This record gives sequence, structure tokens and C-alpha cells, in this order.
Amino acid sequence: MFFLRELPTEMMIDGYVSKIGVGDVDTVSRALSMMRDASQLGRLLDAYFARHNLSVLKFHILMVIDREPDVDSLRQSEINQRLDVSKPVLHRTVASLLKEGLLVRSDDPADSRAHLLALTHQGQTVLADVLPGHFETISNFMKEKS
Amino acid sequence: MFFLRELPTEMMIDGYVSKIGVGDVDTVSRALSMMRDASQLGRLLDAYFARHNLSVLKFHILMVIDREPDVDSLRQSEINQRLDVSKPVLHRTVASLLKEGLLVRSDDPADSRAHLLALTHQGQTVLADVLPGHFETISNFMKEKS
DNA sequence: GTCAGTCTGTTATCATGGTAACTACATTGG
DNA sequence: CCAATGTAGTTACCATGATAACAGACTGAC
Repeated sequence: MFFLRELPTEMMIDGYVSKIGVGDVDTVSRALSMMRDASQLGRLLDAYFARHNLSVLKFHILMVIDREPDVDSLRQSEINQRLDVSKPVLHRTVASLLKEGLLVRSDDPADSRAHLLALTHQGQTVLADVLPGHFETISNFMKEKS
Repeated sequence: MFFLRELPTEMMIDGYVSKIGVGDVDTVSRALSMMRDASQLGRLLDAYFARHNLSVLKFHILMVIDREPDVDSLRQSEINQRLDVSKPVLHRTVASLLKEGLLVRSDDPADSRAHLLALTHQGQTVLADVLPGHFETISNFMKEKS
């Protein structure tokens, strides 16, 4: 992600917004701040996970499987329902996690098209290792913002 | 960009955060909401600009040149100071805008390495056409959120 | 029972983000 | 002056996002 380093001043936004007659300056300013903050935090998280040979998407995949109550595995389509990412990207990233040994795949007894994806022991270890720093990165960023 | 469709409940976050002892649940919840909102608004803006044969980055490039006081052109490096994007991506995207006729390039008399990038008439027209919908997209999104 | 329609996963291809490393020019310190 | 360093732009390559289109397996209305 990327975004403006310097947001437009409220005056500049007003120059566009009030001329056009849509929305109000405060709302637009708030949205632009949000986008810039999200971009910056996104970069910090990307860098953090990269240092652990992961990506935000890989982390989220491990996370949604791990946090599932009652079961310890999910289908690819179920992961897709939980993550707002396209099927092919999810497929590719799951393939990469399988290759790296963080996930295992087994046939779904209920549907021969599908497979069940579960964390390996190593996957659980990696997730546990990476979680504190994830929340710490978020917390530190929010602290500096306020 | 992508993100979790359903955020973890505060209870789940607490399960991680308080165990780990970094940050607090509210701050982390707020950050995750922000990331999801930014992802969703980002998708809306991507789709909006795509309908106008643009991208968010192309729009921002046009915008920062247009909003510059006193001058009507910028160097690539000056655009880079204003946008949080890498040099090669900016270069490629500027090249595309030149090819599409939205920007023109002239030599910088002060530095033979550099060039000045200015909006063409068509570039100004496109920017003006696209601005209202941009702010409208943002305003509508923020309204639905609240 | 069958076949039209849907769902699961996959492949191919493209778009757009990044880093590393380079050329050419400009600037600065001795 | 001129060598060393810095800056502007560019190239090559990789990572990670998307859509379109497909095969094969399931499902339901008849």
C-alpha cells in the first residue's frame, strides 16, 4: 500500500469539496488520515512479518485456522469466507505454506473436491512466536499516533 | 489490499493480548477496525478509478502536481517526496501517464538529469472529472460506517 | 436418474507494489 | 581543481494483489 505523505490541508480539501458539494471537510479529512495511517501501519506489519519469513496474508491464514473454535482445520473456501482475498491468491499462498511445512493438507471425507488445511506443529510454533510482536507493532504504532 | 472480513472479538484479542502483556484490547481493536475499513475503502477507490482508466497512484500523481502552489510542474523526485511510493513504481506510472497524454515532460533547465512533469490540458480535464466522484466515494463510505 | 446449475480448487495472465544495482550528472571538501 | 560522495532517473527482477476461464464434483428440480 502507499499513500500521500502529506495530507491536503483542510483548506485545500474545502477548495475541492465545497465547490463540488459532496460530503464535508471533516469527514474527508478523517478518511484521508485513516488511509495514511493504515498505509503506514501496513508497512510496519509487512516489514515485521518479512523478518519472520512470513507475510500478513500468511499470518492471517494461520490465525483464522488456529482461532477456529471446535475444529482445527478449515477448507480453502472457508478461509476465503474469513479473509477478503481472491481465490487464486489464497491458493498460491496456501501452497507456499504447505511447502514451507506450516500447514498440512488432508482430503475432506465429505467432499472429494475439497481438502482440509491444518497447522503443523511448526505452524503452531511460528504463529505463537509471531503473535506478540504483531500486537506490539500495532500497539506501538497507535501509541505514537495519539 | 486485503484484510480479515470478520475481526476477532474483543474476547479473542484479549486472549492473545493480555496473555502476552503488550498493548491493550481497545487499542488493538481500534487498529484492526481501521485496517479493515481502509482495505474496504481502498477497494472502492480502486474500482472507482479503474472505471475511469486510472489508478489511485495515477490520481495522486495528477493531484500533487495540480495542487502545488506557484508552480505547475514537479520533478519526479519532488513527486516522490510527496507520495510514499518507491522510485521505480513512480517512474513506471509516470511513463504510463506520459504515454496516455495526461502528463508532459520537459527538461529541467537547472539540472540536466531531471525533467519537469506537468499536466496536459487533457490531464487537467481528467483530474477535474474524477475529483467529485473521489470525494463522493469517500463520503459515502464514511457515512455508511457511522 | 439426469442434467442444469453451483461450488471447489486450479491455471494462466495481468497489474501494481517492492529492492538492488546501475548510469549520468551535481555538489562538496581538501 | 578534482576525487569522493550524493542525487535523479532508470533498468532488471521479484512479490503479491486481481480477473477470467476451466475441470471435476456436488446438488436439486424435475
